[in-house]
Amino acid sequence: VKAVANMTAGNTPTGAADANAQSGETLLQIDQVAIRTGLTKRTLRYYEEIGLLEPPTRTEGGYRLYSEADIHRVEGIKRLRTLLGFSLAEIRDLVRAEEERARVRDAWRHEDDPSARLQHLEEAEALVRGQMRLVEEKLTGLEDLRTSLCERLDRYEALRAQLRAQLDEEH
Amino acid sequence: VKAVANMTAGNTPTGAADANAQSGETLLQIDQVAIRTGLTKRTLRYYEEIGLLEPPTRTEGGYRLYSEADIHRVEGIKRLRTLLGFSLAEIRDLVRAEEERARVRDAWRHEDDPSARLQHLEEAEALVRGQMRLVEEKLTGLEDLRTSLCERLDRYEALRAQLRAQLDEEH
DNA sequence: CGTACGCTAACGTAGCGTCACGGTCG
DNA sequence: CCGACCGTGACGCTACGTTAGCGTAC
Repeated sequence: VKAVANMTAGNTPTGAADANAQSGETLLQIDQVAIRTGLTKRTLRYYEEIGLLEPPTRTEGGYRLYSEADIHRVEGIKRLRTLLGFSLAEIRDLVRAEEERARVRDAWRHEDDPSARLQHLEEAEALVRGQMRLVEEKLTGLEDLRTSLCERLDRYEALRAQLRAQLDEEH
Repeated sequence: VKAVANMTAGNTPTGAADANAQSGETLLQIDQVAIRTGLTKRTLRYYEEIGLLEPPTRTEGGYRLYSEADIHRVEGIKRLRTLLGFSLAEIRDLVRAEEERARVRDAWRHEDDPSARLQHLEEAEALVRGQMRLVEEKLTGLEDLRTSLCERLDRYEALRAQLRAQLDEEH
């Protein structure tokens, strides 16, 4: 029931290559993350199990401690699933591609090869455009659905007015 | 590979209470329906198995023959699943509720009880408004996603212009 | 008489839900 | 030391995919 702050006595996060180990960031336990993301604890563990989430830091007792970056990542995954309907395998591929791209871009940020950079940028752009297509597709479908629902509601309202008139007439 | 027309020799649909038996409607085999709806044959059979689709008419040989009404129904189910993310159990409930509502409304179309009609209409309206809420929710989520994707594309384009300037400069 | 498509039956897989049983925290 | 939370199995369920074996259409 508590937001666990880093470096408090008896609750020290463990882990060799822990980037967050000395930042003052507040780390959250799994239940809080589940509440804030709208997923279940089971789902969070499962995503970690299949390699969608990288293992978070742990307390000495073995409790998972999630950073804000971890949570942000979870939210991205949730959007891809619930809004776009991607499978977890597809999401895993997307996330890994994006990670590798970030690494490569970092490596090339120090070098100077504009033409190679350009090529890499166009790859990234193509990927984003692909996502765009999916989003637009879903959007038009949903908008169609909304207009048809609106029409139904309008018809209902007309019917209701008619029925009320009948009732007034009777009375 | 053929659209099977009704009442052609050697391919007569069978079935006792077949409403389509003497209409000139063209009936389709399962593969064509799968192509036109974007579902698989397995999925169509499965939906029938769990009671989501009422069993279509069959040929003497046992082949399924789908009417346009059947196909329309399949498309509605697909929208509910892929656009709104309903589970099949939820869709089954929705479809059955809608069917019963249609029957009751038909029965009352001949009778005259405006107040009862009004009550029924409000039930239907509440259901539609519930669907509306879900649709709006998804729509805003997708629109947010689209704008963030747009921003990324804009940044990419700016970067590209910059890189091209560098390339021109070098040359 | 082949081959392209259909049928059912049955097992496999993904994405979790749900115990069971034991450790951890305050 | 107690109750609430955490951990890892392990089995169950849904919504199909896939394969196998066999009939049907032309």
